[in-house]
Amino acid sequence: MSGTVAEKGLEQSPSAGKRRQIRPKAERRQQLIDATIRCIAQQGLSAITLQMVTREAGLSVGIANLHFQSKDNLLRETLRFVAEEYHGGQIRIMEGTAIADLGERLDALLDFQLGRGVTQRQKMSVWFAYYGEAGARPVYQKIVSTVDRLAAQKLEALFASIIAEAHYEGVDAKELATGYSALIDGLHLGLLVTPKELSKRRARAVARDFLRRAFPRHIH
Amino acid sequence: MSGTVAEKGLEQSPSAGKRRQIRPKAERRQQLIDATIRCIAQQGLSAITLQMVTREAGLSVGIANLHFQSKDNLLRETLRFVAEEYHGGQIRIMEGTAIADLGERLDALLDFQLGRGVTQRQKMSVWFAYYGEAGARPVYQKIVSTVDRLAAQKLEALFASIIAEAHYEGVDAKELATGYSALIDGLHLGLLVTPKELSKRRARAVARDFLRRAFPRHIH
DNA sequence: ACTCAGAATGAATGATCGTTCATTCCTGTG
DNA sequence: CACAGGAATGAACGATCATTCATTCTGAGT
Repeated sequence: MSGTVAEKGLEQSPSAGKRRQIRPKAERRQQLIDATIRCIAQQGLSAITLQMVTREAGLSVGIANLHFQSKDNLLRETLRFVAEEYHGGQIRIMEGTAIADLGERLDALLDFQLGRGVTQRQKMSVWFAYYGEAGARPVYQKIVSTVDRLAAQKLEALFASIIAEAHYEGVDAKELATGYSALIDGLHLGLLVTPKELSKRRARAVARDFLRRAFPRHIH
Repeated sequence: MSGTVAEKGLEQSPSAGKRRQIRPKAERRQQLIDATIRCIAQQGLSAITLQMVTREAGLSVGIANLHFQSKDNLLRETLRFVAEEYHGGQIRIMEGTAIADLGERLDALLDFQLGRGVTQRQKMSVWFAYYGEAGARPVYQKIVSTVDRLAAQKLEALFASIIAEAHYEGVDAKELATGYSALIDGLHLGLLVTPKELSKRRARAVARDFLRRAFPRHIH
């Protein structure tokens, strides 16, 4: 629900805390997923080990297999969590009625996609770590494309509404949505791989320009 | 020079070929790099093994360390090769004088970036496999950003020429170049992860639309 | 206060990996 | 033809990993 993922405050009291604690299954699962995310960002998906993850979570090695059956499954569930966090956030903005004005809603979407929450190195590292393996692991493709498809549909619908509202001509909602999604992905990649060349500020300006060229009467 | 990478024809005669052959160092290195690319595409960067790579190359295990000192170094050199193949191809088109008309040169660039050579699953898998690890491995970042910077400059210069030629107004070459590069990267990602949702044909159309909106008098 | 289901632990296991190096085998040179 | 330099091999080694499971410990229910 909250979705901060990073630090839950006191994962374990700093020094001592040797005492064994029993907690509900769901909480332990989330604890392990959060630790996995941090480890992937710091060490990479190819270097990750269960010893690493469980130590990061302040738990013993065996617990990973207890709650996730296997390392593979832990990685799958972690991807599922990250994918739903990102795409869920987008969808909530797009289908929410909190923001009536369509131009403002578009702005809110852009702010989310290139805002502080998403563009953390930690999050982007995880995201692309899985993309990198997607070519060799159909399971990852499936997990991502499931949520991805829904977000793409919502975006296309939003664009279609905007086009209808202002009678834009010569623009196709579907094609534009594909382009915008690809642009955002590419900007994330740039922020991750060449942060010196591409600042977050400029990434936002670039995305904004794309939208302005498409919808000049909505984005100023 | 040629750059097909995939199959060098007879890596080894199909069945037999037990006979030991001595070949120049440079040839063996390339043979191992090619095998590495194929293995990454098929199994992923996190699952790659020296035993896998050397078997794929039809050689013995020890040879990898003989020519590359370590597995890590082999992976680094492979990334360097792939990066220079891709970015080198772009740069050759952009700074070549073979195509005088700037609009046609832009078309040639797009054809290269989304054409058969680059959008093979094999190539894109390798590309994003390394991107995925870039967050955790500064070495990869450095290798990519070195060649990437040069390509970005050439693209910006090409855009600037086009803008000057046709007196486009209200467009910034640098910002546009950043956007176009990100768009291409994002389209590659889409082709890799959700090939069912995004065909190569449509990817080309989307990229073409971007350029047309920016340079309507050059792209038809 | 007592009990016990089951959550949590971590030493042990077997498999696999990267790396080494003594040995074998080409091939160009004299 | 004989030889030497060095390219290529692959068995062996030590390190590390995922997974198992006998054991310990916790805390809610009575």
